[in-house]
Amino acid sequence: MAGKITIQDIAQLAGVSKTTVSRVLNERPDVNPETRERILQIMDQQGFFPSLAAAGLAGGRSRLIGALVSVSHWPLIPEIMKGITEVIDQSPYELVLYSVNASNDKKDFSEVIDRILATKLTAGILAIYPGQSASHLAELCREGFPVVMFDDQVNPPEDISWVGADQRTGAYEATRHLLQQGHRRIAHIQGPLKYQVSLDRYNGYCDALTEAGIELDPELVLQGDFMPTGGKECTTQLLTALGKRPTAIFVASDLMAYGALSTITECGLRVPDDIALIGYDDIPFSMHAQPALTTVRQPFYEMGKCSIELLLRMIDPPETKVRSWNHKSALRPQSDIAAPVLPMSPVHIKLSTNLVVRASCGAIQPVQ
Amino acid sequence: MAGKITIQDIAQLAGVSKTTVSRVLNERPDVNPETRERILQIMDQQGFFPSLAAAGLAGGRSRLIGALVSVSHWPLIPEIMKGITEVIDQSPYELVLYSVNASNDKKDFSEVIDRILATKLTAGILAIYPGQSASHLAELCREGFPVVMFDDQVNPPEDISWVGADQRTGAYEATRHLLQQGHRRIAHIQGPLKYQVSLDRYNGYCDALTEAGIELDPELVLQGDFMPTGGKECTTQLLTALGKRPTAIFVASDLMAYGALSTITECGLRVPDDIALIGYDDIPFSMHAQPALTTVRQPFYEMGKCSIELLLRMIDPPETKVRSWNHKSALRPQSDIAAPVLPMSPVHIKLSTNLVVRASCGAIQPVQ
DNA sequence: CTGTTAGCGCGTTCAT
DNA sequence: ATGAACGCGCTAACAG
Repeated sequence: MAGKITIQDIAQLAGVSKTTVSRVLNERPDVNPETRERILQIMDQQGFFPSLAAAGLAGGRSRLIGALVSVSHWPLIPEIMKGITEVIDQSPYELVLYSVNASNDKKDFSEVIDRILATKLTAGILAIYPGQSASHLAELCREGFPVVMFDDQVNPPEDISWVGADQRTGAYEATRHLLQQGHRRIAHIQGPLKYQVSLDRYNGYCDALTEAGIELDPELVLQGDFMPTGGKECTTQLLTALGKRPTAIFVASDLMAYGALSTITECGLRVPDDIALIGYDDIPFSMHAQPALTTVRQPFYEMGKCSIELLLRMIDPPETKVRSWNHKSALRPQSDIAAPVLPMSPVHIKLSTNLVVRASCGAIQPVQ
Repeated sequence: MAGKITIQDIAQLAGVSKTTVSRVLNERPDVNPETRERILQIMDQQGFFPSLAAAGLAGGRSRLIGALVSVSHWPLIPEIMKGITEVIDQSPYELVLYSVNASNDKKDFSEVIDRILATKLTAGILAIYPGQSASHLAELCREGFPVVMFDDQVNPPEDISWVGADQRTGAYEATRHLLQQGHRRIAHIQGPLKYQVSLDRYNGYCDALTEAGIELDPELVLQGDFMPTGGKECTTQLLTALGKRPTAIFVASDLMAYGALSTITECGLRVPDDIALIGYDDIPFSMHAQPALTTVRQPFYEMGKCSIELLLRMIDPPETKVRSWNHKSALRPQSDIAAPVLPMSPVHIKLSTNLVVRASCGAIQPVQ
């Protein structure tokens, strides 16, 4: 409810100097317990919160985390955000949202990144599906700026931390499931090949085929765009291929699977009876599709949580927790180019996906 | 690319004082055009951006906008955000995202609001579906703090600005459409009655019925929770009601409509042949449902855009644009309680919805 | 038109 | 264990 009380005010009410108040604010151990209590009480009795802006300025750090999201991935964002905000809520940090237009994929992202850096607003960056900008981010990373990629770029700069999901295994399991249902002609609709995930999923598909001793039929592999429209187009192509229609399709995204579903239905065919379908992502809606979509679940919520936790750890290394203040001083004393403080070597976390079997793959009778 | 250059640096390179640099930064008219050009050039040649934190601190204002979103509305958020971020991108402001757990509906929201206020981090608040916290927000508003509600609370505090959609008309049109298809027994699955939108939509439904001279059958109106599960439950109830099954259902949210759809299908009935269905919202997925869902489109993107534009205008009144700097000074000179600067009377904007006719209502043959 | 002088609210040295 | 003084990067008064 309160408005704009400052450290100063608290200091007066408590009959101490602002320095002392500042100390309890920063949880310094060297404050008289009684004084601390008194100050603490006055603080929340007055509803006092320190100004993030001023604290950041003075302390040379910031309590803001920048989250970069490209609009083209919006359908996946809610779940991710849920994980992220949950962690942020428990921390002293706030989230600044930077949205990037997918249009000029490369340029836009970098531009925003530069701006973020230059305004020195945020203490770190969480880049959600940065795509082509990965290399730009890696550079930052090398300069010691905390960055975590939410993605699956397995080959790019190894010196950047990321959290992703095990795409290849996920795709493998999906395909194998289809194989186990007796399917032999299994098509695959890929995502754009410029994304590593598309490759990974394709490889998983191949793995399963190989394992089953089935030769890859190039005609059954089409490249889509991760969007419903692409799914429709590829499916149409698949269905009109004379004579040798697939009996199952492993689609590299739920969104494309929706497109496939409608195309199949419009052609008078039925899922899963005529064609079995498995998607990828398990976005919230997929369980409500008709028929419910079997899909590979990416643990978005967990990934979000994990990535932000990692970033927070990079920014505030846990440091042995005990009497650490004495050494904390000197924040880049007078060096011109910031001395890389990078306290952790890059961390790569790959969470596992798992197959969610529903009606669209034919393994389940539409019960319940 | 650059790192941490300051106004100071620019000033030196340009051979002027920081004050002058600051002036061009703030687009003051009183700077020598040549000097301005030179400085401008040096600035972006050095990739300089002023520190938001410092600028905010010094100027007594902030370049951050707080966006409050409750997690229970995530499915609708992406579209809204798209509109919001697009506007933000074109402005000197950044977006701080505050996520609120829906659990303690009331308490959580207010808590966050207080914190936002206290940290003085943001220049204004955009509250997306604040629900029960509306009154708390109104209070802020009265104190002169810029607030805009993204919502449809028609009855609550009139002194708070909001942008919403014309729910009643939307519902009316949907119901009328069903009526025009010849349906007489039209059920309605409502949202929770604690929300104004639920009432509005219900009223629209009644309007259409009344207009058609049909008496309202209370048994055909059920209260859901806006979620798929609620849709399923209500639909089940509707279908098992002996003897007098409705031939059409107007569902107050797409999410609930998905639940209805699956329940109907599971009962061996078909949409739209046995039961016609119309949803509400037109969330991105609805066009890909099977059958494609007829629904009332809420212009989320436009509403997002509109609401943030309104907020920005409240924060920076357009002021006649010409030579306004002279008077801009004195930001609450020495008053203790901030003198309400509130430059605009509350604005209420209601955008219109529109019926998107697809397959689920039976008006269109599954062509294309 | 431009430079000079003060702070904004806080963290962080030094002292004590 | 505590206080005084200085500065973070910038804007805002005041003089020239």
